[in-house]
Amino acid sequence: MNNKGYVSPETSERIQNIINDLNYKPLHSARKLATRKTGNIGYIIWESHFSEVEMFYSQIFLGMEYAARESDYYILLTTVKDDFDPKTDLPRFLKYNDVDGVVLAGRVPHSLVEYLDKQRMPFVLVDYGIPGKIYNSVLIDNYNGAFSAVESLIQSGRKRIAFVGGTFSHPSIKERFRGYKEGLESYNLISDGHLKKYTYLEDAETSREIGEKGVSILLTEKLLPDAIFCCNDTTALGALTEIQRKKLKIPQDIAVVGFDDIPTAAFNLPKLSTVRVPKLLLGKEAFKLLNDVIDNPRLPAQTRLISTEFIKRESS
Amino acid sequence: MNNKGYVSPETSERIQNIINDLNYKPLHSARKLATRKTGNIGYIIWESHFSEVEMFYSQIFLGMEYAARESDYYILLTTVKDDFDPKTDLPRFLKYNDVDGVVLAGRVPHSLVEYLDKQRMPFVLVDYGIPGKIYNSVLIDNYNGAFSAVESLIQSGRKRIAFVGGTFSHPSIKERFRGYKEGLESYNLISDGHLKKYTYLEDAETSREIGEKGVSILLTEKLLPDAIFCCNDTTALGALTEIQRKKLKIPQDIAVVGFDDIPTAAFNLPKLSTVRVPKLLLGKEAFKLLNDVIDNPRLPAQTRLISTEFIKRESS
DNA sequence: CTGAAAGCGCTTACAG
DNA sequence: CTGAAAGCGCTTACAG
Repeated sequence: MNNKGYVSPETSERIQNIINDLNYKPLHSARKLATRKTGNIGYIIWESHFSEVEMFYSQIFLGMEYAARESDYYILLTTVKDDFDPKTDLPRFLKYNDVDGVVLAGRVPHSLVEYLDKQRMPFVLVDYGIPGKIYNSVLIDNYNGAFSAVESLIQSGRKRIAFVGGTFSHPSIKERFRGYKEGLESYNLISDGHLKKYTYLEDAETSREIGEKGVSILLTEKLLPDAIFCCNDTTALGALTEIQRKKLKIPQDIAVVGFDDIPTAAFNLPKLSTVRVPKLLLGKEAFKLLNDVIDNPRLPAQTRLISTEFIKRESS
Repeated sequence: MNNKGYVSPETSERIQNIINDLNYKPLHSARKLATRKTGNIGYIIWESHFSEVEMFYSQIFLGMEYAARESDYYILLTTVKDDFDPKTDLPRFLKYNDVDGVVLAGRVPHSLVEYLDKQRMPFVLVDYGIPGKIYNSVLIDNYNGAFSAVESLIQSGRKRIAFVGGTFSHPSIKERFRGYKEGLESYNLISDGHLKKYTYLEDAETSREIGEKGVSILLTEKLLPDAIFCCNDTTALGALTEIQRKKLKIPQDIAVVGFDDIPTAAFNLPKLSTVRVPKLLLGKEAFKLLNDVIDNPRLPAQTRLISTEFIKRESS
């Protein structure tokens, strides 16, 4: 049954028939007890992320779940509090050793990551990294995504492209900013003081509010920006709202581009141009990488980069 | 350790100390093998529901997960295809008997429910029911929620209150419609032909599009409605968009009220008045009811009704 | 109240 | 290649 050892074809077939006739299913708990494996994988996200408007992290989960259907793993999804403390807030499946490995998606407490590392629990980070540390991770190609978004704006004639963003300490956001900046540079569209005038950065969690606030500040410039590249769709949606409130036309007066391609992007009025992040694929790759790590724990840490696609809609 | 049988206080304390000293954690797979329980609960939703813009069903999941933390259950989340067939598409945890019970949220394939019933697998339905069948379920008090929403509109002076809705075959939507209708009746605001003129019903899955379409049809009436009660927030957001597109003022010309209180409702422009459904509580109650059923499988099927709260915002 | 035996249903050496 | 034994770490009667 487990395709191990030497069995003659005849015996194999005989047994398979009996299995089918009896509709026999091995009992997982017995198998797990014998193999000392749990057959589970943990999926941990920050509580605020799961309660968010967007389905970003749920989609990553779904990608993992799809991949897990082919192997024999179950995914245990749990959230972790903002003020996580490994001493008291450890997810149950970690406390009771009920998982063979863990996927952490998005911003997660560093103390958790360190705990897993110390326990030698196999894990992979998705869409997050910790500065100065190299862990197994699946990342979005934020730099090229941002670069291509800015490039599209430039090619449609925009000259003064602004940037609005939150959680600037998040590595993904930093990379998007870098793509934005180098995109402008490579087209010589970044004069002295450009970044000072046309950039609104905050370190608070990204939100519509940040988009609204960012735009309202950018619109106090004498020379208004003619395009705004936002660090993600949520922020971009806030930006759109504020631009509309100020009676400016989108995209004629100001174009807006987001990042992520959350479902709302396509339903909004106007429809939001954005950089699509393949969320299901992120989940699938995370699952595959984690499996590789579980099978071979001494593998050196690796990073897999998932590329993005620019989606042009009404807002640009 | 399991608080069973007779143990002298001295022995109990001695053992507890040893447990603490050794940081002993029972191995779940061994326990499960011995007790013949899986320690897992399945959570099944329709694939389209999970990919939706709204977090409705994810929040119900989260409520269950919170409740599960106190007992020793893990929740296994999976989706089921639109054209589900029990012969080929059974979720793995059902196929391999890896759950002690199942929660099904929202609209689910009837063939799945029948399968579970036949297998005598304990299950509870959340926010769904099958006409003519009585199953264990946790339902939203849709009738009173709708009634109170309509009542609030009437009290703010609205006379011609319309209804826009999709998935009319869904029992929850039917109940919301009934609350709407009887609300109007009890204030004598429902003349002959009112429902014919001011009602737009479709049986397609609820969506922004249905809201937009419904409004565009309602606005062809000679006497425009002065309020629209939508079957849920998603539909209401579409309605808002279409009203704005027609250059009518919200709420001055037309008030709009939704149902559910999805996160977007509070962020939209204008902010959407709605009937709040306590999603976490739904999940928690579903978990509790399922536990009762697992402990006592011969319990007659029961329905637990969760009440709602009207939230007045800018759109009414 | 306490302690030891049997059994849950698998997998993994091991003897043949 | 095949078959039987031992063991995974619990729980549940059962003897005392």
